[in-house]
Amino acid sequence: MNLKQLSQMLALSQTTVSRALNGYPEVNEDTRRRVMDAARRHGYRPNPSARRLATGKTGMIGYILPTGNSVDIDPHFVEFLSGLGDYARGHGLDLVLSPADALDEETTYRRVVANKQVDALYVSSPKPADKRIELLEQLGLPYIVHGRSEGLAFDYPFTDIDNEGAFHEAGRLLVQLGHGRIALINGQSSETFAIFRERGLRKALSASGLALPPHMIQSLPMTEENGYRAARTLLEQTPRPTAVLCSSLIMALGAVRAARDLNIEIPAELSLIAHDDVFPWLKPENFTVPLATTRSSIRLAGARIAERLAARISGAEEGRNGEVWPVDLVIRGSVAGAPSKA
Amino acid sequence: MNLKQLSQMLALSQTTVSRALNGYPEVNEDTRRRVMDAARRHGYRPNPSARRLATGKTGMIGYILPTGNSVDIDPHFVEFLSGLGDYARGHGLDLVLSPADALDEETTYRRVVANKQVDALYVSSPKPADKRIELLEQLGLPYIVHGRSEGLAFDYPFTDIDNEGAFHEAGRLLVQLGHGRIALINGQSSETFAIFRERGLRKALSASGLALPPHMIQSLPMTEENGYRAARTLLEQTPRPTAVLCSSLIMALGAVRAARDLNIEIPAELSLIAHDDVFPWLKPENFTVPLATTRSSIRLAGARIAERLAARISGAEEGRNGEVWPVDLVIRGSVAGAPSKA
DNA sequence: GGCAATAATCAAAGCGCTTTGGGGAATGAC
DNA sequence: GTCATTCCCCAAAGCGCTTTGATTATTGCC
Repeated sequence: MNLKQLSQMLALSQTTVSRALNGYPEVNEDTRRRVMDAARRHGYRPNPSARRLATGKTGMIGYILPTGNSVDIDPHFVEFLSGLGDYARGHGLDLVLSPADALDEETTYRRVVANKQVDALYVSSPKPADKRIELLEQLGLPYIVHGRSEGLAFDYPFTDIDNEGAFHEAGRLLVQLGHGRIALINGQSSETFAIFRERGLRKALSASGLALPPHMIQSLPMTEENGYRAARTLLEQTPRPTAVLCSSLIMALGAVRAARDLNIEIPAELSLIAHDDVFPWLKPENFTVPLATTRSSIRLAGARIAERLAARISGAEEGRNGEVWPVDLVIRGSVAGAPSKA
Repeated sequence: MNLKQLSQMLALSQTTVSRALNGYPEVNEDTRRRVMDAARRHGYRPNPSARRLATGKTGMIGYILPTGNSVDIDPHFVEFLSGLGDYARGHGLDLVLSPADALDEETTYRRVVANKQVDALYVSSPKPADKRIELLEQLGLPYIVHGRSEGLAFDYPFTDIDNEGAFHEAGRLLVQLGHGRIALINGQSSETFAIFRERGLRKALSASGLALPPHMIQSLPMTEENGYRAARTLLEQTPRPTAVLCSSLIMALGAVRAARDLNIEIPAELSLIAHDDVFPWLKPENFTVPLATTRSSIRLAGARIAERLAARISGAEEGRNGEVWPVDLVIRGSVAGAPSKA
């Protein structure tokens, strides 16, 4: 059943039927009802490919997925997707993932935009002066950045969490508890979120006259194994840190394992706070020693970004406004006062 | 630059240009070269929306994503996606995720097919007599199932791993090592893979006259917390199991934690084998006691399924053939002989 | 009653491609 | 020299929608 058939059936022109269904004002309300009714009864659904060709609108939001043999998709992505998908479902949007060569995402961005394959895109894991944002700005497609970039000469729309504030708070707490040597197990320093977290911690420390020297920082891809390695590297120093901030729960798993291997007790000899993106399958309260965290649901962020994308598509949102969400600091058993200098 | 402009520029008809670019035989080779050349020079790219309307082909493969407030996307999905995306990229395919109400996926399946939104779909986490497979079969869209269903009255194309064989092997090993009480921490029993694993273990045990009674089985969603709970439930029995098979690495994290809480030593008092889907961010060899596993890369499965979908779209693959991949049994420090009856 | 404004409808022209059904020129067969 | 092929190429008809530009009734106003 297509528009032509439906309009013939109603003895109306395609124009009128189309307008009736799409809520245009220049159609009689009686007629509209009649049309809507017939459409429902015959299960008419406008062909999206045709509509797409005619309007250029796709009803899809896009994400450029970096791939490659040695490229790993962040497990956070799944949680983000849960939120995004949940919102998208309620608003008739689909999500298209366009795989790109991780070493040349630009080509894919250009293709997706040139082909009008989506109505809007979102960008994740932004780097400083992120080229993708520049590109999208120039190409003029609606987009939202999940996270922030730095060093761009223009503003851009983003939703981010207060990474700096989170680690500032966490660091300040540790300082207050008397910790003097606080280390950081961070994600890769090419990621803006990692830069912000380091900055937050550094500020908290310097506010009390403490430093965050390079040998107190480890920046690595966020795997359990790297968490372990980083923790060993940090904890095998003399004197070793008495507290560690960790950028992910998965790395924290490794850090805890390292502490155990080195017979360092948490929290008596080492305080540990990690950032928690809130996974359903791994919860900080269930660590052997319940893990204190800076917490922010990445799922909610996904839903929010879907919402903003939808708003931009419909024209309800414009401009280059960023929003920064506060992060909860959740104290649990893994933090304690600094050990006395035995 | 569209087809019309390009053909005018070449003083050829749209027909000929279109055919030249799409490799049809009824065009002079000289002409074809001339066309291809001009197309490249002017960066001509056929508009996919138009092509789609004309041909019905979308260049996309689809996945119906169950969503909902309390629905969690499996973290395995990300790894699967890595493989799928990597293949898809190389073959000009995009992936569209259509979010569906987890309680009514059928509507979304029907919509996606009726609207011809994708050229093929894949189905994951099949349940026994899975309705989705029936539906796709009836709707006639190319598809591949990742995993298997049981109790359908017809054959269907799938790619699965030998879950039964894997847990059969693992179980047999434990029996050979003298274990008499072997327990199972499984995924939800509504999932076919969980049924197959249980079956494999059961067969291995009954081959030696051993049983797998209900109180030796826990079937839960695969989270760390559930792994912990399941292990506690199992290990607090008297007499308790001397070996546990576990359906996921994430659950195994919880199982190890439970054993530690209960002061049960691995492998001296408890042998543990888990299934490993091969995550980059959590490796069994890095467990405090290196974890023996049944191993199969879910990423490779993703790539394979993309390959089969592409083959079905192009017509290179037909029929209802399933394929079952063998699973590696990797022995590590978490298994040992059964403890002597002290 | 005449004229302009308003409401409701329609025919037709896109959107940019693929594909059908020919058709003219060159080639080969007899 | 004629007829059937083969080779290339073209005009035009879709695909199924939206949107432009008119066109016909209807209403309001003086």
